[in-house]
Amino acid sequence: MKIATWNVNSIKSRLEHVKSWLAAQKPDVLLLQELKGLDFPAADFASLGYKSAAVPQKAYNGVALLSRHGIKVELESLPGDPADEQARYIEATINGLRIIGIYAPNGNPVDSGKFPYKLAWLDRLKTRLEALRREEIPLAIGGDFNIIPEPRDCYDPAAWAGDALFRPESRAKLRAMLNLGYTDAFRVFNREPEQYTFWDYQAGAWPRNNGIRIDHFLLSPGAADRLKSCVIDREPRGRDKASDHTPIVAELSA
DNA sequence: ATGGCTTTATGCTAAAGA
Repeated sequence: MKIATWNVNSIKSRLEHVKSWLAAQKPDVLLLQELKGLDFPAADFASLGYKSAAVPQKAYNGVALLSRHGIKVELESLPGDPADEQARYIEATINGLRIIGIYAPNGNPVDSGKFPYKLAWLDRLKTRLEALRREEIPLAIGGDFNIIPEPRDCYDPAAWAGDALFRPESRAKLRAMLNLGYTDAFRVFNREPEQYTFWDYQAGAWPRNNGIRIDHFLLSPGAADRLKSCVIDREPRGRDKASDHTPIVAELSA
């Protein structure tokens, strides 16, 4: 089972990129983030053999899930705050595997309300992952976590020191989730530095490889036991009119 | 670098992203 995640930075602007990538890579499941609009092109994906479930929002955020297999949607929002209306979470069961797609808050600037919102959102996510662990539900969660786990995941740690993506508080939230027993799928196979999933549009970040690793797959023990590979596919980032993020692809046996 | 691009919006400048 091949599952992928990709922050597309507007599904409207990136539709042809996503369609050609699906046709070439043929994942079983693709998680999408930053749809950035209410219109979701479900018919385009259906014509390629993909069912879909979308949680869109006007102008900002928005997540979706595409699958070649049947989708049973479990949740369309992250539990824990009924007042939170931002579209950042989708949870479904596909082929007997629980799959969650997330677009975690950015959190900048850190002296605004956005940073405490980010930390509270990550606490709610940890609570959800804790409950699923307790039930021993095999789970893969993927998406844009907006967290740089370690210095080796960042081209210039000093420059990012005070940023919400690299602040100790944010990194501690990710570690707390890993400490529940989840595995960072990418680091099972690749311990090298300069393994990035995002490059800014500005200042020639892509040609200079000034990137950060902020898109992740975490696997429960049951799912991690099935992990065969996990790679970052840099190809889409090099295209004309690319998203600033590129996909990660994980393969699970059976 | 003082955010240098990119995207959305009952738009034509502002807000958000990372």
